[in-house]
Amino acid sequence: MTDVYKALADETRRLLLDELMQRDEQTLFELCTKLAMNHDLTPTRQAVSQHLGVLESAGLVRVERRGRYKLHTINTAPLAEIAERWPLRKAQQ
Amino acid sequence: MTDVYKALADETRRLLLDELMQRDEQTLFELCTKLAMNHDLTPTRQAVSQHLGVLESAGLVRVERRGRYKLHTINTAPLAEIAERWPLRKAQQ
DNA sequence: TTGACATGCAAGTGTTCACTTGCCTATTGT
DNA sequence: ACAATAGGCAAGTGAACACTTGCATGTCAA
Repeated sequence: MTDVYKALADETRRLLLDELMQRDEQTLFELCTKLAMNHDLTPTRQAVSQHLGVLESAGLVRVERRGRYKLHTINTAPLAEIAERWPLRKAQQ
Repeated sequence: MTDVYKALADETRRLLLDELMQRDEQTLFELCTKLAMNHDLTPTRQAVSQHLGVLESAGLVRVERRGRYKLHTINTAPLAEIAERWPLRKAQQ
């Protein structure tokens, strides 16, 4: 169980969430490709897999196995905790 | 310049933000005391000072020097970026 | 003015973390 | 069946990070 805050601490993981916002149900390989194409990042497949594991452990990504494919879907619900914990105050605007 | 996400990654820093939500313009020593009282944490003064430095660098804490006191105030505005970057989708609710 | 108080700076240490490497398992198509 | 594809496991490495220690600076009150 990773907490949401630690999951967001890494830029690569944030970019993975960005890509999943664009389209749900993407495989590990698709996400690796998009990191390279859209962000000039070329971590190994294992590194990306570990990042997705952290995101899943934090509840930010849901996984569904379909044959030999593992499809990843974003779940932004846990992020609500952040806005609720430190709400915006009018005086600061 | 620390990014907001890294600033939130540490539990002690999150608790400091919690304490600053309760009351603005607190000194380093006040915050040290509250970490001990409310959360059973006893890091050194320097450790807490460094954490406050990270929060300030991320724009989450504003500082005002008043004589020998340094008063810390929370600024939750940077957190809005998170909710905007990965908005909640109806289908997930 | 001098001692107490509030904070700052900087080097050193141990742990956490991202990443790689190497090998293994499972599924699919021909 | 078997080669190709998609993914998994686990140990090892280097860097980033939280934290401490020791000393220095600046402010205030008696």
